[in-house]
Formats: sequence, C-alpha cells, structure tokens
Amino acid sequence: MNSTVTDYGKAAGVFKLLAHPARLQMLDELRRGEACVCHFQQILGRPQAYVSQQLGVLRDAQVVDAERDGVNMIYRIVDAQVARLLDDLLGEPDSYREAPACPCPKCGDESQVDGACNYIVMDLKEVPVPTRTREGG
Amino acid sequence: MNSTVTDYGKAAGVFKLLAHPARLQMLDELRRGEACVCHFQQILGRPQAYVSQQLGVLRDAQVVDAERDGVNMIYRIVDAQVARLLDDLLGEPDSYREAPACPCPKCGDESQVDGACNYIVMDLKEVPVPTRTREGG
DNA sequence: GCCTTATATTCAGATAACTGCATATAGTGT
DNA sequence: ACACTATATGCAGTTATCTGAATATAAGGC
Repeated sequence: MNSTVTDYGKAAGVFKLLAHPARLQMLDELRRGEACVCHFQQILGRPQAYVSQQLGVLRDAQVVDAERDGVNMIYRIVDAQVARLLDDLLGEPDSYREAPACPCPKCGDESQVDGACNYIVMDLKEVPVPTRTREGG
Repeated sequence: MNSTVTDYGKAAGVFKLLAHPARLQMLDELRRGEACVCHFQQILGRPQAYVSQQLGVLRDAQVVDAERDGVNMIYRIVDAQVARLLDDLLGEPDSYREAPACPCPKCGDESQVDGACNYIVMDLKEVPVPTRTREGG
C-alpha cells in the first residue's frame, strides 16, 4: 500500500483541512518546528479557544500531534503528506522567511531565554519528508 | 516571481478548490487529458447544470481552461501547481488506474470511433509540469 | 433563413455547512 | 490558588451545495 489517497471524499477531506487561512498559517509555522498554543495566539491574534479549536481539528485528523511540556502543549506536524502539500504550495519553509522568534508574552523580545517557550526549532525530527530535487521551482 | 503562494488566504483558496469530491474527481480525470462536459456527467452521475457549475468554479479560478469543439466544450488543466498537488495526494495519474474509456452516450462502448468525443488523451500538452524525482514516493 | 435537437452556461432559490466569537467548564502542572 | 489548555455549546453571519428553469451556442434538416 502506498501513501497516496485514492478516495475522492477522503482526499477532499485532506484538502479541506488546509482550506482555512488560520489552520494553514499554523501548519506553516509547524513546518519550521514545534510550537506551543500561546505562540499561535500571538501569531494569529485570536483568542485561545479559537486556536485550540482549530488545532483540535488538525489533531483530530492526525495531521498534528500534541505533547505536554509543563504548562504548555507542544504541537508538531506528524503527517508528511500534508507537509509535502504545503511545500508545494508555499515553498520550502526556509525559502522565503526566517523562522520567527517566538512572540509569546512569556518569551517577550528576548531571544529564547531559559524557561521561555523556545519550541520553534528548525528540526522536523518527526516529519521525514522525502528528499526531492525540484527542477521547476 | 516564483510559482509559490505566500498569502494564506490565497493559498487556502487553492486548497478550497480541491476540497470537494466532485471537483477533485474531475480534476483527476483532467490530469489524464482533456475531457468534455458530458464525460463528467457520466462519471459523476450528476446533472449537467451541476457539472457545469463546478467546472465554472475551476474555470473562474483559472485552474482549468475550456475550448469549444462543435457542440462540445473541451476542458483541460492549465494550472501546473494544482496538477502537482494532485500528484502529491493522489499519486501519478498512471500509477494506479488506466485512463478510462469515455463513457459518454455518444461514445458508447465502441472505443473512440470517429465523431465520438475522444477527448481523453494521455498527453497534457498544455500543462508543463516540472520534472521531478520522487525518492520518497 | 427558420426550426429542432443537443450541449453547455447562468440565474434564482432552498437547504446545509462553515466561520468566528463568546462563554462556560474542566483538567493539568507549578 | 493560579496559569495554561481542552472541550462544549450557542449564536449570528456568511458561504457552499445542489436543484430546476431559463438562456445561449452550434449542427442538421427543410
């Protein structure tokens, strides 16, 4: 069995997950590494319940994965196929933007001090995206 | 200017186009070549107006392109990026299914007789999909 | 040219689904 | 207790989906 989806309803469901600006932006952040919920709150400028709801959609679809670290919940991408789709539409994560410094209130403007939510790392260790050459991009 | 989309609303709009089983199935057919409207009527089992509306959505987004041939309208994919997304999620067009014989009423069971709508061809001459190697697929 | 038939588009309208937001409640860790 | 997060519910506004009728275009017969 390969990793492709042949059922149109199921495939459309995958696209439907990505057909949402907030979810897409969060996934785009997660392509660069893990992130906590408060991180998305700052980035999206949305209330916590809203962020959690959208993350819940992605978690329910097993696109992302959550793990507790103290008071924070750390999210990361676990669906390599979705990561590939994002690469196709948004480009490689490091191709057009630096990984942003975490703008969480607890992080403040200091860059990743100890105790802050420095979950943004440039290492998708859980997402083995297949290596490819891109001649057209 | 590269071919990637950096705006989340715009990117979500692209995914939204594909987040629909009927549109997805039609695009999957179009990956294999051109097709007339009546072809989709048969494949989807939907009325003409419905098929035309969904094709209109894709046409309006400039994902597909329509050209008249006598009484028929011939559709084809013109958005290479969308074709790439479909490749990622559904696999290569020829990797899991043969190009179906056109099941239109006028085509009948005869295989592509003259005068029939033999628009299904395995040649995406209008879609210059960039060549890639897929080591992970 | 005129009429008919086949193909396809467009419009109007009803139904269903989604979105964004607020709020409330509960669980977990410090 | 307090901070962070998850989950549930309700609501108003928006959008998508699908059906059916009307319209446009092309081909063939007279």
